[in-house]
Amino acid sequence: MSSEHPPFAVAVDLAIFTIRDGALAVLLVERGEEPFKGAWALPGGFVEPDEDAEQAAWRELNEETGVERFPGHLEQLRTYSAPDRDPRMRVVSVAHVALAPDLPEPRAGTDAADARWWVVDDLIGEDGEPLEDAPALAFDHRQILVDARERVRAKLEYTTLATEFVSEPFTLPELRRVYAAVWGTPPDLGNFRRKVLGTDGFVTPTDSHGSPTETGGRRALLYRRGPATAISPPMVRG
Amino acid sequence: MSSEHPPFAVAVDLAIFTIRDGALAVLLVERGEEPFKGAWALPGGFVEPDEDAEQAAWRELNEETGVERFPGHLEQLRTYSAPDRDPRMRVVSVAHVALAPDLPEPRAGTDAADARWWVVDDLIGEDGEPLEDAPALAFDHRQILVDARERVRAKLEYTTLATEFVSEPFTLPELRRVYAAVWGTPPDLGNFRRKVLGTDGFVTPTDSHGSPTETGGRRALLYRRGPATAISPPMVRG
DNA sequence: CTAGTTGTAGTCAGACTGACTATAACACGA
DNA sequence: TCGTGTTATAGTCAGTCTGACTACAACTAG
Repeated sequence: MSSEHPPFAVAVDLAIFTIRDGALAVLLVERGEEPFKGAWALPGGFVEPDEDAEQAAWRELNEETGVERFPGHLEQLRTYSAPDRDPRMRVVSVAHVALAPDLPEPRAGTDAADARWWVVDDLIGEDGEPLEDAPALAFDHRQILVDARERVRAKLEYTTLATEFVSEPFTLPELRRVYAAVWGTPPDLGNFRRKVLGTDGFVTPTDSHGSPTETGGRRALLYRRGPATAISPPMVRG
Repeated sequence: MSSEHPPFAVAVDLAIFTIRDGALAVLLVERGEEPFKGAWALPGGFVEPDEDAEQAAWRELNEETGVERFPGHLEQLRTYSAPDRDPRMRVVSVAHVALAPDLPEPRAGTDAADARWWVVDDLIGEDGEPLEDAPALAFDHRQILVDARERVRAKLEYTTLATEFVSEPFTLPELRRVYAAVWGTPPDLGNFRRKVLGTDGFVTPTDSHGSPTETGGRRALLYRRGPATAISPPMVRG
């Protein structure tokens, strides 16, 4: 057995989420090569000989988003390894989830024909099934996207990860809109404030207020991320 | 880039947990080959060309435990891919966690010198650091074991997974001992009953009672696993 | 200055929890 | 068979947290 190691290629795929126009959005690239040429896919690439999967993910993250240093959060999701998931050869993919505040329009990468943000709910339904009029995703990327969205939804419940979606400083209404976008329904206003402010180290107040909005109304206080990472007991989805 | 896919071997490693003598135990094998010959390691093996990682894990599970069909629960943990984790070659490992009711003493596998159950708390401390007098684990298996234990501890809080550690039918005190073993401290007796019985579908009662114990006392009612998988709100660790 | 909009503060009944106490059922030995 | 120690089961009670509200403050646009 020790001389028989079937050869694999190891890739990373990225579900990069951000909030755009009050909705959860994910970055997709249009494939410029076969297989699935012309189809939309999660950005990704192969792991190089001298790096681990996380390093490869960071590298792709900077390349695909076109930023100097990706400002958000990255974590491993799970590994997809069905023998036929890539028709060319045996590829296992270590999928990752990344979160970031509103990012610039991406540039098309080296081997991508195009790249843009998609509203997640326009791609996959509440049940995870593909939507009419939505493009079919390449490989098993629809499943990865479903799992990634569920990971983000769950983590908003019991961690302070939502603050990774907004740039500092931010207001509580902004933070609440993150929950609304990810969960599909906004948490109750008063109870949300009570929970966030009552959780030690979730946010730390500043002494200045946000800018006026188009619609008028009182200006909200600005906050920064606090040192806490867990919320207990969790904030529950409506 | 499309012609350059560095070759990898893909393996699965298994953290197989059970409860033995009131303590959380894990199955380790003594390596019969280099590297790390003579050291203890998590059981595992390479993924075959025609199977995915989960199938490989089930196959190894049956081989290593020596049972016909492994009776418990299996799930993916995460993937470990540091370039130098195996001195021979580039190997990424898709680690899995398995839970089962008390299993028989294992047999040594084909390439293992020996195999036995270890009490987890005799291998790694509460902080995850290795213990004095405990054998050093091969590869990065100490880290995998630390992560696997934390996964199991966390999942007992918000899922009904604890029932996978006992064979049906079981009593509530038996189930409570699972929590005591995994968490290190038993949940409060009355509150534990209230939570388990108050969660719809956690357990379903039978009409018979357990056998008398060595120490006497009232005989407990027997239960079976219910259809529920989640506990909400979660049961919190003391 | 007024109306509409948005942020902040507080209230209150109900659910859940942690820490208990009391009682029922059983095994064993005298 | 009668206690006695042991274990399972049932119930209590104050404190905390939650969901669903109402009231009020601060701001902008006209």
